[in-house]
Amino acid sequence: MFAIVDCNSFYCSCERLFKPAIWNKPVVVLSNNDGCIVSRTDEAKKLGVGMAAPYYQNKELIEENDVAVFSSNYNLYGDLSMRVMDTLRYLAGEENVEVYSVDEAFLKLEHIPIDQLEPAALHIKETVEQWTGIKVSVGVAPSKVLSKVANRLSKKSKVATNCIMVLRTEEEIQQALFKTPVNDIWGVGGRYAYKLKEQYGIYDAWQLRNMPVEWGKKNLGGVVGERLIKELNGTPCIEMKYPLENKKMIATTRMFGKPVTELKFLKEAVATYTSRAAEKLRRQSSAAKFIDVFVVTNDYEGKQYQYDPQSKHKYITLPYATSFTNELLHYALPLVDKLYKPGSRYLKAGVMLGGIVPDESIQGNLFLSPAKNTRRTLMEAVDNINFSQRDDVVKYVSSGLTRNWKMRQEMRSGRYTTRWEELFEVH
DNA sequence: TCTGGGGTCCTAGGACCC
DNA sequence: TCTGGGGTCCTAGGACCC
Repeated sequence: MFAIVDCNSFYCSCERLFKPAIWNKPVVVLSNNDGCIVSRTDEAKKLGVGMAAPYYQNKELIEENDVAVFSSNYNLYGDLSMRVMDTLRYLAGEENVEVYSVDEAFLKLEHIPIDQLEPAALHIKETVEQWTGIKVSVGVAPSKVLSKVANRLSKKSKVATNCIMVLRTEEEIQQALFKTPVNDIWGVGGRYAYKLKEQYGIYDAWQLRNMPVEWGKKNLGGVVGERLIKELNGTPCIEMKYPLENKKMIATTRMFGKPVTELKFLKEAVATYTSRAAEKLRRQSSAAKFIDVFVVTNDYEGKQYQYDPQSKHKYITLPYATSFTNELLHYALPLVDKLYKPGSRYLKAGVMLGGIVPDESIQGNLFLSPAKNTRRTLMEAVDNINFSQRDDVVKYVSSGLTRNWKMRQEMRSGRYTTRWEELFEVH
């Protein structure tokens, strides 16, 4: 059996943890650059605040109803996420936990007798809540897709279910699938949902479950559709994934606080993102052979203002894989010159690293030049300093010093658990 | 008159997730 | 004036090899 443990309104719950004044008030958390609403409490949902809705479109509703608003505070969320995951690993055993996202984990519950699943789920839920202060929902079923179905339904009626749902019998599964529209199935996005309804008249998970596997293979993206239908039938096809694998692509991209028009600032931003991506690369002991730099513009010369972003990419394949920031910058920055057009308004830029391989220069190495060995030590020192400060206090000058293109974060709360000077105080 | 088959590697693009 | 960021997996098709 699989369980999915999912934190309720995770970012909002993190904010509430340190602020009793908003325990019973609606709360929302915004995406980077204060653009969209990415987390809402039940009270905020009830008011009609949509998921991923632009903030400025909901501002009135939010102000009228005294909703607490926060910019995202990844230092805080990341740290609390680690505490939740550590608790789950303690409870289920490290080898039975797959961290699926910042606020979700799959658990493999093999050793637990069927009639003990419910108490086990309750124990997990109560322990996490007691140890971390974060509320969670638990869905348990014979496959990952079905556990997601159970989890979603448990959240829909929190009082009746106590945020726990276990699907064991055929009847329980059937009832749950009846109540699940296709667009709420894990693995069915907007495109497939539209296709299922319009083209095939399939509206709920029960109908989809009863389609032949071959049909799924033909119409829902090959083996992806095949697996989906099998999973809905209770045959697990999506196995647990363990975090040994390295990332195959590393990206750092950001919107600007306000549109950028000067080449100098565009380059600063790309240098900053390259440094950040290089840091992620080194953290998994990899090197990259491929750099893709892209920019997003919103130009409307002569026309009326229109939100119509256009993206342009330039990429380069390096002569050899590297994880040194200065080498990556050396190849990345000229791409900005190629992309830049005077007069354009740049909204966003990004850097993607690909062709990722294990980093062979990681050990001091007799066959590397002395300069390279020194640089390795330098990178390590920089990474250590920046990590200990949870900020890039040591950086390349090409990243800029003032950085007035940086994203907006006007309503960020304190980094209570990761910064000494922002430690939460009780008076 | 007749012109193979099997394989790898790479990239672009489409779909999805939170 | 204002709409996030960071990923994954899969397929098709082209280049190239013997």
